[in-house]
Amino acid sequence: MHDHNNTLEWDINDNHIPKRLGTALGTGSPNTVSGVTTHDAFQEWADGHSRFVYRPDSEEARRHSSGWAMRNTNNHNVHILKKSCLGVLVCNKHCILDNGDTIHLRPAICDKARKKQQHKACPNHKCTGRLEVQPCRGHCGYPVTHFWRHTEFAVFFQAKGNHDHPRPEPKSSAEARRVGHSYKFSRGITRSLLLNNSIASSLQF
DNA sequence: CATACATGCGGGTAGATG
DNA sequence: CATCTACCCGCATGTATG
Repeated sequence: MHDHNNTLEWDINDNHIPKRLGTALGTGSPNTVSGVTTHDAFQEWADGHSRFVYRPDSEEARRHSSGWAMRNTNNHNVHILKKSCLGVLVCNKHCILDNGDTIHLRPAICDKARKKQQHKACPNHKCTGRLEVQPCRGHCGYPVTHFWRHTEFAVFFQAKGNHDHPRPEPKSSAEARRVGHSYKFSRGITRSLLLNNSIASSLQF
């Protein structure tokens, strides 16, 4: 994953980070303040120690969203929003699907909802395992963290750590699962559970 | 309207570090 | 003691859904 603004001097914790970006200057000329020359396209799966600068009108950036299951964490700093990774829901038997894929569901952000997810039967019909959370330990043994900071002309993002677990299913399918109570499927896997997933792509609906 | 959940806020605690 | 990080918890709001 490229980090177009990774050569900048700014850090999310700096007292002064670049405030003027791109056309926000109103000059029409490339902005060179602190080396920031472009806005990045939203990175759904940002990983590693990366930094991005998003457009303030980016819906994804405004929602501080991520493909990873990130939960808000209190850093007692009203200027910087911090989130930490919840890891991924996996089968405690680490079963392998016919197509060679594994179970890697999206943990609920809500603590209560996440507790309910655990110990549920593995959605793989051919498996008798249970779901469990594989915690993220990608940042010195602790969960990977994301930091978000808004300025008048940009949304600054910074990540710390490398995820040491599979990507959870994307939000869209996680939401689809909540709705449909169609769990176990004939193929041995939940249909709505795996929509938009690589597993789903190997199954025929 | 009730329920479930995503998301943000912030009080408070605990351990590590300087 | 100050600071930082991780984390627990409740509260509030917004959205989707039955």
